[in-house]
Amino acid sequence: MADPQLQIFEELAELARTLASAQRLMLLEHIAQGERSVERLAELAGLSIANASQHLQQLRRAGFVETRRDGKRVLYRLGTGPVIGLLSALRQHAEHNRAQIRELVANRLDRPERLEAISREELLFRMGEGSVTLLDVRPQDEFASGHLPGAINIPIDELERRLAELPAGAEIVAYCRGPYCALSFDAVTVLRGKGFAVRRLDSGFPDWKAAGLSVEGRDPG
Amino acid sequence: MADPQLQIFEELAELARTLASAQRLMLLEHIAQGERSVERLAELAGLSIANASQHLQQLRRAGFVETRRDGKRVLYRLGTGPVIGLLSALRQHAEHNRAQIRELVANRLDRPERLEAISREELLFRMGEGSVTLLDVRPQDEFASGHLPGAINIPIDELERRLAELPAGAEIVAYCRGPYCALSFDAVTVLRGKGFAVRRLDSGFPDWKAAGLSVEGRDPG
DNA sequence: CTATCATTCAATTGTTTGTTTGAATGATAT
DNA sequence: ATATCATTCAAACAAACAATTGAATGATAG
Repeated sequence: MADPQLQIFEELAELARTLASAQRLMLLEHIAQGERSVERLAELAGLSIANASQHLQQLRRAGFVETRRDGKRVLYRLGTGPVIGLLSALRQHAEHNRAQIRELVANRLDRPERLEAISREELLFRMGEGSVTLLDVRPQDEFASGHLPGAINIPIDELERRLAELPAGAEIVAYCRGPYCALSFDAVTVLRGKGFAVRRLDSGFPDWKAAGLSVEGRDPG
Repeated sequence: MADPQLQIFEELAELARTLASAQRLMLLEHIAQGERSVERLAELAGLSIANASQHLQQLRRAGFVETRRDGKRVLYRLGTGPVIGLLSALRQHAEHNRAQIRELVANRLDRPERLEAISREELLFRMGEGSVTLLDVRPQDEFASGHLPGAINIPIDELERRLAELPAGAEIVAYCRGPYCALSFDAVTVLRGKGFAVRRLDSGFPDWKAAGLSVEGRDPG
């Protein structure tokens, strides 16, 4: 229980400290969607470029992200370690302990509850049966850089205009970036209103990829 | 991607910030062993009582620990959420990214590698076969407050004097508090030197309990 | 009901962290 | 080469945090 023990805890504390910033967590979530440049990430997170750069470097020092150069730009992608697992453990703890968070998620989508999310396991089973249409409601570029096999892409803001592309009979499963991403909630609301049988996936594309399941698309990460 | 999203990340960041202190992580690890009073925890972590108290209250606010009163003292125990899972995800990430930590663990025990740790799964299988003797090398009081079923307790500092209590033929599996606790490493060294067939469990009592496996002892947590 | 003990609270000080600004890299394209 | 662009670095200030001290709770024992 002496000194080296303390050093180990210092290391772990440093990792935790890197996650102890809403801005960095937000950057991580965006990076989890696929490779992004500093400029793009700064814009997505609403930070100045210099500030975003410094946050990103902290994330890199802690091993949460890695970089590669592509011409003038530096692209950030997720690290190879169990980053998503760690974030998901954090979220699980938050869900467990804080009714607050559950309320935020539920209230801001003005909806009774959690809209009957479907698990990855159930989705895989249904996909095996061929009884499901997968709908990716993220923006086109995110879809292009990687998506679930067989999914069709209709960005959420085009959904109402493009209902014709959806098979009327089949059950639809909508997904987006992750459990706290609102897009798939919105998709369910829209489609329910139009009479579709639709549910949302309880996790997002990054979780799917992290679980080692097959993906389609040109993501170089 | 607007404002409520940011609130959620603020919540998660606050949780991470609570873990971003070696002292608090150390307190958590001690609490993971079973209920402890503030005074005891302060002593174990080498902190002043007032300081320990403040750290403990932060841990409680974040839901990592809970308290109950027992006469004059306030006892702290782990929260009901996935605390151990979160800590273990942190450690996994640290293991993955930082050769530093691996070296600390390996070097301070002046030993070649990780001494062929056995997993919980394999241990359960061997226990089913009845081909293994479980050895708990933690101090007596920790053993009394909870231990693996069928384990015998010989605290590490009494081990050399009490070798007679160990069956000479059987394979021994030693365990202690967790993957970064040195006791079981030391036990393996001692026993190997005496010709015993011994390995260490790759995780500790708290992980065993958290995995929902049965335990013996009087821990009220 | 008073004394005692464990724990918590409140106020202070020194250190660390986040953000901004402006300049310095490092790579490409003319 | 030189200009241009994306990213990083460096310095500086404000905000948040940890540890210490001494006083205030809240419970038990006499």
